[in-house]
Amino acid sequence: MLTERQSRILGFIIGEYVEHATPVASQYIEQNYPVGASAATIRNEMAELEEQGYLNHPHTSSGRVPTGKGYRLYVETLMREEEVPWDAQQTILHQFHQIEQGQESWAQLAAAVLAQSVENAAVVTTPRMDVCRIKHLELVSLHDMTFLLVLVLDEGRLEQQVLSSGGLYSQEELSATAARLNRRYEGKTSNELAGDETDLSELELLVMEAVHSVMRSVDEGGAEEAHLEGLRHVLSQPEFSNSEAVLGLLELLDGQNLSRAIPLRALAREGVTVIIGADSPQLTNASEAMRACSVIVGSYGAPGDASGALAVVGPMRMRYSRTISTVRYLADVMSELLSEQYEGPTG
Amino acid sequence: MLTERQSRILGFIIGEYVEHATPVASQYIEQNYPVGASAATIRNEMAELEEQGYLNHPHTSSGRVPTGKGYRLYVETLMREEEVPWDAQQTILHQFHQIEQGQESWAQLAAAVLAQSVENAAVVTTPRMDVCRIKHLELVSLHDMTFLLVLVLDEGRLEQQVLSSGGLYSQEELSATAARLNRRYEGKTSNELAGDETDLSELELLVMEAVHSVMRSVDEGGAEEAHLEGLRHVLSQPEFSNSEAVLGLLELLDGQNLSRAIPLRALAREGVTVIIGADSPQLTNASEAMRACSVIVGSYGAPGDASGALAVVGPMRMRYSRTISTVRYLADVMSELLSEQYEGPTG
DNA sequence: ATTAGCACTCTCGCATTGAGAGTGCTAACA
DNA sequence: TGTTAGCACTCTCAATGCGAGAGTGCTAAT
Repeated sequence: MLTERQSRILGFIIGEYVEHATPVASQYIEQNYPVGASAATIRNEMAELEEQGYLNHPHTSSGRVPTGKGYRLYVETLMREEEVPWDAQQTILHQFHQIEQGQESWAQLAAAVLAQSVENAAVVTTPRMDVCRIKHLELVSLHDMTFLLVLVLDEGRLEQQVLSSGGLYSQEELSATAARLNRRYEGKTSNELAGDETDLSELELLVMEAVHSVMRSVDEGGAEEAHLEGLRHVLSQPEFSNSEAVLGLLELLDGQNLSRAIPLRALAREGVTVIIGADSPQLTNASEAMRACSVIVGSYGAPGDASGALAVVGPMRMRYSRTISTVRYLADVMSELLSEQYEGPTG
Repeated sequence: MLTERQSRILGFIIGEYVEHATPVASQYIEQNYPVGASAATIRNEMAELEEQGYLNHPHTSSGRVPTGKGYRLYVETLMREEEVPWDAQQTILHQFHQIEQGQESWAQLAAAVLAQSVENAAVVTTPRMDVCRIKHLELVSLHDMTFLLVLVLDEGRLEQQVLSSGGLYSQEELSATAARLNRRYEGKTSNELAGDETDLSELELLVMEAVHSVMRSVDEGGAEEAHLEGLRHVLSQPEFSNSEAVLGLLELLDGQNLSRAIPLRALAREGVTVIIGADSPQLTNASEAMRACSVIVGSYGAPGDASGALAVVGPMRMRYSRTISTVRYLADVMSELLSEQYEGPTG
């Protein structure tokens, strides 16, 4: 266990290190923080903190640096969560209401706002139902033998697929077919579809097969889009001053790698989760460079209903207090916007 | 002007430098290329080439390095364009036919294929009409006062927008309205719409206003999406071994910056355009880091009809021959796929 | 016009050095 | 027993010097 004084010193060191990114010396703490003890005593406490694994020595004679364990303790018990400053709140709200239509870019925008606000990289996934339902489908003739299937899922998500039919169909026939299928299948989930495909014409069968496969892939999260923004903030931090580290992190860029490295849906739960460096078993797939990073994950939307995840990725040396509260705040804002724009589940 | 021998030597030097990224010495050329002259003579020729601005000296005593002017001469007159190797062609075709539905990711996929094939970064924009036409529109009720406008433009492009109505409308009313509007406006361009908005109900007016604004923004290229892939190839090149250079290039990542740095639509023309380093006036907006890069731009689709651009971004030190022919080949493949899947202009 | 030879220049890697920073330890002190 | 002053010790970092090697530029011979 740590004494009161040790905790405070640990807090000071983390605060200093987060801000200046250089190892912290005992003398510096003595002169700049109200410890009420001499440098020598602080040194002794530091040695003890190191003993217990909260601090580290880059080399024999240099200041102390927090370890993952140190940050974790800090986040869990030492730190007090600060409010998001009022003007930052206003900035966020302003940016959001700027573009509230065009939901294609919604997640992208949110990621940009978050990234800018916390000055780190941010990831936001598009909102998604646990199981999606058909809201509406439409068939649009493109060309002799091809037509477009437009599938509107609940909460306004749009999917499309080009289909090649076996025969010639006019736009009127397609519209009629779409109307028939809408009446029959509206509000159904992928599973409910499965047992109900009797009495279909060849065309209808073709369409419903495609619908089925699209919905399955959406259900499996394959259609979940994660938008990453602000990686430059992270990469310009001193811990990435050598370009190998940069390249390591850059693997996040290739879309699929992103969701593999950070299984957001798995991590997102009520409230905000903090993953510090390599200490989390969930990140075993992450790249080497990710082990020097922390991830703050939150979720928005209603649980069971449409929901998505938002996360901040930054170096371990991060302003946790500010970041966590911003993620929390933004999650609230987004949840509200989501429920304003779209009805809940049709059930 | 350059003599025959000087041209050959310049070609050899560029070939060497492109491959090994280290300054090229006279002796090395003598021993590895059939110049038919001694190292001393080659040195003299090199001095002459440097005089004329085709080569450069990192420092007094080191081999020569090509300048932008040198590369330009190489691309324009010295180089002979090589065929894309058969197996590379097969790889590309294979990857393409893998996913030919789901056109959302079409451009993304193309960018990935191109990037992988030339081992550099690649940008591909979604195909776009010079002026787009309405193919079909649909209204889907989402919630009490909100509904979704789904707009299918020619060649299967999809746009959506959430609208808030002044009153309550059932899905039946919305569908009927959509049908009416479809009959009246199908095949129209944004301009043709403008003079034809009399006799509309409040709801119809609301919808058509949104349609109009979406189409205008598509026409203006605002809706053009550029997909970037494979930046890691570029960044792992030795010219980006210091991380400042990396950060400079990374500015490309933020969506808007991409199109600002590389005005693809402006550059794309018949055939393939090569922009080398800072020598092009078109790239004046580009970041500093881009000045050390070359861009190979091609276009696909039919001119006047739907068309898009594809480009490779890499360091000046690039395998131009291979890259140019790959861009050309891929442009052909994509043009063909585009014309297979969608009818030409409805006019 | 070409080439051999050679002096010259610049880079790169390596070892050395000295200053500075910060600790760990010991001994004195409350 | 906990705290503190003092000091030796360690390690980093930047500057310096040195030698080897690479490659050129120049000159003189062919």
